[in-house]
Amino acid sequence: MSKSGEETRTRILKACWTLLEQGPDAPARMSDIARAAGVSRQAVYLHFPNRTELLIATTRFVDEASGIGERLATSRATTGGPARLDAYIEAWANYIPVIHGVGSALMAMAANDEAARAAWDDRMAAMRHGCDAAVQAIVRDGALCPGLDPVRATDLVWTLLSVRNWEHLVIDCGWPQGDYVSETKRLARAAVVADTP
Amino acid sequence: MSKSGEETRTRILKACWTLLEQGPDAPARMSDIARAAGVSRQAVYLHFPNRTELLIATTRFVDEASGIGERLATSRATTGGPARLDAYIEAWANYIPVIHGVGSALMAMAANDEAARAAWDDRMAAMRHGCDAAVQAIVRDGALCPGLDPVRATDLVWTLLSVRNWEHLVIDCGWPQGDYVSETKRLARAAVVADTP
DNA sequence: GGGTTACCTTGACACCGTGTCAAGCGCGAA
DNA sequence: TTCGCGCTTGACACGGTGTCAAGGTAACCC
Repeated sequence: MSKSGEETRTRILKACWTLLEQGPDAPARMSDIARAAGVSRQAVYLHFPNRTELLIATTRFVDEASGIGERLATSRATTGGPARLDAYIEAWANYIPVIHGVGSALMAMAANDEAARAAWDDRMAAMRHGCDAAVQAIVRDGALCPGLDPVRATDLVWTLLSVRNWEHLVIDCGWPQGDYVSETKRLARAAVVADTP
Repeated sequence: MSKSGEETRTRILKACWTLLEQGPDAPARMSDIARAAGVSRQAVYLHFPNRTELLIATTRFVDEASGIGERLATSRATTGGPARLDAYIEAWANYIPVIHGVGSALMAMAANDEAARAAWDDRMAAMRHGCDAAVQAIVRDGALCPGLDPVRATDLVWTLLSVRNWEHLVIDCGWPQGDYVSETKRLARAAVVADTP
């Protein structure tokens, strides 16, 4: 339990995180990450078996550092279907910018790397679970859009809340984060909540 | 204008296309493409300067082979805002499966390759232009969702119609293509067309 | 103080995929 | 016959990942 060992590990994780947050133009090769952490390239391999595992560990590190757990807990406490959907969107959508750096690096690796794909799919499955819970709350309220299968509804909300869509609207289209959040709420309601005339 | 030269070129393009359609599990390195075309790896470099340009040329080849031009022309002929939006979605959404193989390979390269990014952005800009035309038709009908900026409306439709969303719903969620098309139409209308009570 | 141990560094190397280069082959046309 | 074009063959450089072996250093323990 050498203090220095853990210290180095978290230095690497922080370096990786901040480097990936610079966006895709800042190179984040193993040597770049090592240099940013003030450590030799091989030291990185002493703590993480490969780049994929380093990225996965970084996502966990980010999760912990930014308290995603509490954010989602708040949304789970909300009662009433549509309100709960809003709360979930609020929590998730405001978390996207935080993980976006690591996330997009992981998604890029997922194309060629099985482990990266599995790790990302796992996170997205967890996010889908939250969508499903919100949809179930709507179903209990009898507020689900008529003619819509709950599974389909979850698929829709899950898709709307994808990181890619956030990238598209906030980065490519330049939307302010707040606008993204409110429009996504509106769209999600329009997609799955029955009209209340 | 040696006949054999052009023949080899199109053999390479077809091989590239069919290989990329196999999905991301089928490897499509330059050597794989060459082998699939029954040609040496270097022959590929005699026709295309690098992998990026080969992929770009392949997208053009696919465009031509599948008549995307006519499909979109049909949608442009449709009159009436919402109907035109539907027609455009119909045309584009049914084109996505055709270019998806090459498209996703190009998107993967776009992360590291400037030329690939430019080529893909160009195609997406063209697609956005179609979205904009549909939104303008809706504006002319006075049917735009109140409180919605036309640019924002275009952004929304553009995002809904992204290849990533198609992948998400059709590939990841397993939706039949027809369901994807009809749900996307419904969602797009809900997003930008005013309620008509 | 001497020895052990954990952690890190240095420098070398293999592998893979892309892209380049040079030499040569086969075949049709002049 | 002799070009010349399109292609093949085989070699190589380069960049990035991951591996290996040897060595250094500081803390800790007797």
